[in-house]
Amino acid sequence: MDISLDVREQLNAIVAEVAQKLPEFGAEFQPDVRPADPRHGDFQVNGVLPWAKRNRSNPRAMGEVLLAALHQLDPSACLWDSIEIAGPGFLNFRLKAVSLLAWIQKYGDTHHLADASASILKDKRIVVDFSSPNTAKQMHVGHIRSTVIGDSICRMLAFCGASVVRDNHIGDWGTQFGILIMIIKRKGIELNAIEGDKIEVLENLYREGNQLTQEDPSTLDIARNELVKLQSGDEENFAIWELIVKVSYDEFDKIYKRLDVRFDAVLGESFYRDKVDRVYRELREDGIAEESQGAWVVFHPEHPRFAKQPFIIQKSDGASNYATTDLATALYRTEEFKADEVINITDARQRDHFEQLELTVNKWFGKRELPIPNMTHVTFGTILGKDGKAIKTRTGGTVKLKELLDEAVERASAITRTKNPDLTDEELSKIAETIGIASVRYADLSQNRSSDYQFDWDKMLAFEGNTAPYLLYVIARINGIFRKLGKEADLESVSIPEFESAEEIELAKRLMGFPLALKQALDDLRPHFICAYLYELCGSFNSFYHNNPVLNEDKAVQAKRLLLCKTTLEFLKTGLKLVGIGSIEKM
RNA sequence: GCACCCUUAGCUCAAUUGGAUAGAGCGCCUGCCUACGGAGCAGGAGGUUACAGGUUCGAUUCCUGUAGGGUGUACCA
Repeated sequence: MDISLDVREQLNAIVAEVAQKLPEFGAEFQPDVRPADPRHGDFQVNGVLPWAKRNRSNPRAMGEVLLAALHQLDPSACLWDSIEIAGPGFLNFRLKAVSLLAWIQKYGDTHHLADASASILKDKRIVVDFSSPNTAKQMHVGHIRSTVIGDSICRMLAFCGASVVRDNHIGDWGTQFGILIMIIKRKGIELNAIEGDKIEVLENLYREGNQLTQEDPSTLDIARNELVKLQSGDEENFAIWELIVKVSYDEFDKIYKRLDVRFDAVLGESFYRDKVDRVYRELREDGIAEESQGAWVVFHPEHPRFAKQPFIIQKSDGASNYATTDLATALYRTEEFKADEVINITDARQRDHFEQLELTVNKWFGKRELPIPNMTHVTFGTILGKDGKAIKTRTGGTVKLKELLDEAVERASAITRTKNPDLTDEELSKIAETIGIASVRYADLSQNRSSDYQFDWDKMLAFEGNTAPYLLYVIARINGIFRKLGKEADLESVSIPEFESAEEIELAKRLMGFPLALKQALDDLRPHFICAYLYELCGSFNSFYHNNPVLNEDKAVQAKRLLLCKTTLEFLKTGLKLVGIGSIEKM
């Protein structure tokens, strides 16, 4: 009996094969096997009901037919002990205990799990565009979602075998530079000479400059002129721009390092500045863009909304904008990165923009006979404060990401110290950094990304419920067991008996659910399915742990339970890694 | 105005995309430390899934309408 990584899929294939030979079913029948409520079984066939509906026959009777055919299979070769028909026509499978053991022995090791998973998206080339902060400003709380969701999606895709290009499309060519250069020159500031927190200084300068342009309109003209000079290659302004960009990048990198996020390509908008002319030219040549109110725009007559709402690709003053650089970017990703798929991760407010972008790219590339990448816009909701409105500091400002992370680590440190006073200072600071950052990441990723969520320190760092500390605690405890056992924890030489206790069986089944959770998360690019799975896995493990002593006189029983501990530990580590969280030995 | 998204337990969130009796955590009750880490485990109360209809074997999920909230809608990104 061979068992697949995804048992659901395997059962689905078996049922489909049996059904194909039955006159009542045939090749078109979809068994639609799903994990079942434990009260009913381990897996259920749902597909009989819609099939019976389609054929205007009695679902229960159809179920009986399929059941009888499945009963003809050689029981010794089957993964299941029993199949029963229930309700209006569900078929419920109950797996053999030996199937569970076989699965865990085959896939319970991280390498085997990873190898088996890596075939899911093999040979797919996917560009993921995420994080995208703006230069001359600090990253704020609004950037955490794109950064963390994007990173997690990259990790999931890569785990499933895709070739992923992590691309940070930084906003480094915008109008903010006109104002910044104006105020820097006006005040005669030497950027190299700034002491201390340079990004903070730049931010303040921008604020000052912005205010000045409102008070004195003549400075606004100067700012505009500085921007034009920059964009037309003025050396002095370009040098100032380069310095500002460097300061910004250094600051971003500090945050990315703490969050354990990396990029393969950091191509800001400035990178595309010499590539927008081709966009203008080709879209005009191809008759996709037209002139309207002095600007060049793209309408989509076939679309209910975008027939009237333009996609502006060149402003009336001749300058490029977001749409232009995004079109140039799409082209670059197709031609240079050879992307099969492009995933953009931004908040839901940019829905229209990305819809228009995709429509335009499809027409443009279609005409030029370029391969059209599959474009996906992954959206997310807003982070809210306690008042249910978008999160702000007490004084009404934006919450800086750096300060948010610092506070998380501080809070984690304070709590860890009270819970475990025996830790050395060195251990404590390392653990607090992990727990603090993990808590922030996990709080975000454990939510369904499309909804807004309320930010709450206490909930985030709580040690109960679906939180990072709860999961990390389980890891610490399992590590504790292996520390205690030392050399004895060698599983190789012992023959493992079947799982017996209710908790052992439940835990084993839970472990078997890993590929299903991964698939669910992958299909919809929603990491929270992984988090939910890990949380449930911890629940099953804790029940097991509480009722089934691992350290045992009976060495075979001990080995069996150690196998469950080891597999749980590896899956937890692997799952947490997919959401970008590292694990710890103790806490 | 038009379009899109949202409304689930007192609070914060889930629900395998139309499946069986809607699940967790907090808070509120009740048990379990002579225990491999109690940052834990076992249990109880708490729901007309905003409201009104419709579609069907079956609806939190799909359709229509109503109320409330959010977002977008020509030169920001």
